[in-house]
Amino acid sequence: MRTDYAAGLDMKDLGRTVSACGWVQSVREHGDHLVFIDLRDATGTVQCVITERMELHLEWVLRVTGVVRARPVGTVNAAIPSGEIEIADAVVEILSQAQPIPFAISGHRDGNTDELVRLKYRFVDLRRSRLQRNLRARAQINSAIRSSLEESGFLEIETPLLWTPTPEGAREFAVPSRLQPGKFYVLPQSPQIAKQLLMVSGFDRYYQIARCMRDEDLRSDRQFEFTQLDLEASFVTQQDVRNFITKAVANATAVVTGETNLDFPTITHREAISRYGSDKPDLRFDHSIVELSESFKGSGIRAFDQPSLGAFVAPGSAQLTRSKLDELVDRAKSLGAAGLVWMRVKGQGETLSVDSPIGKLLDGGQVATIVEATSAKEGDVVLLVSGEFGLVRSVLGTLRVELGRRYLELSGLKYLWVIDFPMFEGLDEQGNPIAAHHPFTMPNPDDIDMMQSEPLSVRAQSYDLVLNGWELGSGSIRINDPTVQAGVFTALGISDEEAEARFGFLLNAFNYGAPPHGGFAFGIDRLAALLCGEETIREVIAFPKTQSGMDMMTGAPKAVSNSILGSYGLTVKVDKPMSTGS
RNA sequence: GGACCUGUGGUGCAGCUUGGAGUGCACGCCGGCCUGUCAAGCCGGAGGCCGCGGGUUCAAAUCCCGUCAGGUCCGCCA
Repeated sequence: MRTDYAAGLDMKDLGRTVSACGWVQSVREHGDHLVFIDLRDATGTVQCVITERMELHLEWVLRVTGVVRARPVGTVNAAIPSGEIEIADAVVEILSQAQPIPFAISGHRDGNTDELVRLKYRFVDLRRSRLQRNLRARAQINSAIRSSLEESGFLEIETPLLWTPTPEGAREFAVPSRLQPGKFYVLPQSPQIAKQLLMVSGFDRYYQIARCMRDEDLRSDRQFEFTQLDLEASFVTQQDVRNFITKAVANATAVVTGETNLDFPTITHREAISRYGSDKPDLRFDHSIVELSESFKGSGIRAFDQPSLGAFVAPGSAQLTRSKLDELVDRAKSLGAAGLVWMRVKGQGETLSVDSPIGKLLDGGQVATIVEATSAKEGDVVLLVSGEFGLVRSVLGTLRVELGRRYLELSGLKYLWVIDFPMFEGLDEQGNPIAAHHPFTMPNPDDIDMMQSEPLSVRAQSYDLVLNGWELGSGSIRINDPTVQAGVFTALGISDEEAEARFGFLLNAFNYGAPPHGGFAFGIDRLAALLCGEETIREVIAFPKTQSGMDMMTGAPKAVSNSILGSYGLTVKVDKPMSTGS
């Protein structure tokens, strides 16, 4: 049917009779005997010239046959690969007609349509070059990851989608059982436990590009279902695991962006919080936070004499007018800070001074201390927040990212490994520590003694991969020693009976010869979105759902008939009738 | 569960602050003209429950209340 793709035709094909198939992207009629058609297929477009006018409309599907000839001098279109040639004396076969499409998919009108309409007609939306490019890039990412891991001896193994409830962590989607009415499978939040079992089975390098499901509220970077690169290996150190992932991610990045000189620096969790106020710092810009509390102990300045005093130079200082600074103070308060002090640096050396609401309270030495510590230059605005260390860092970290993304020209890809996460991230209502990763994460051997006495100081052998301030994924070395596992469960306040009920099948497996192992999982949707320069993962997913979890194209979720419910032994009871939209 | 932004012919927008005939712009659609365009051009035309419901008013796209939908965020996402 087709001899060539549109974008593949060029001067080498002169004189050939070719057939191209695709959609009508543009019709330009110059009377009955000269009509130009831009025919679009999966690769691009080619101009076809017909000399007998016929009925043709946008998005009709055609097979066009004709002779490739060079375009007349002065009519070459340098913007497309086939722009030097055209299919002349074209014979057009109409393969399918189309109603007028609901929104423009090419030209200058492309790309601004309400997402509601785009999602309803997603099959049309996906014809747009941007989404075509994104989904092709995504496929290349998967392919690059597969070849990289297989080169290192990893084996792709599928794990069940119909899994068992593990009552902890993300809310799970339940699937009713017909053969066991009243009982449920759940869809996996991740193949975490399955892959650990595969390690016990001796498949010492496993990976899977795995679909995962979490019934939590959606965001621009979160859908119910998402795709992870899931990986686990035995007899490895965490450095080994990070090397595997680094290689796979570097490979995927190179394929999509052509970028081959990527750095994957490592920073400890403690340092990330201290310097950037975030466990997933955006390193496309510096503006790091410095700690000044030592310098102002006993200074008498109440706002500064606090457990922590953090300061950094505001990105976009030059654009921060007085009213914008006032807004920043409000923003800091809404983030939980008691207040925010700003100071604009005036002069330098001998003439150094600052313009600030608290300027009168500071002597020259104190001003110099702040300016020197933050490396502020004349005209810079230094932002300071005081209070408890954690709050100071979260407020300044948020402001740092918000200002940086708003005022700085950010470009490039900045990967970062964040290591040495704490084992626990605080205490629950009963005073038990809350696991920061999952309860199978191996503590740092140097810290195991503190498990009972000082659990919040225990570091885990876990690590996150961060790209441009987005958490791509995380991993850890797992516990394979039942004694250590028991200690962690005790610290978490999980009784033997409870552990048995939740994870019994895994703990049991560990009694039959469990190798030391560790792994990682990261979000392919997020990686693809970042590599494609997209703000949301919906732009790299063929059929995404809206924030309320609806599929605008199919109408899902929908009610099902009583006979279907009956076969599962279910009845439906709802307070609110299902929304029908408007 | 909460906060904020948005909803106007098929699409994108303006109009809303300060109520006065659905008035305008661009694109698409339909018809006509047109032999080198590529966002073709020119002429003409059709197309509207101003998301939905209620309220205020002589009068509501505009003001008020509620509601639905889309988006962004908080909570949530071991």
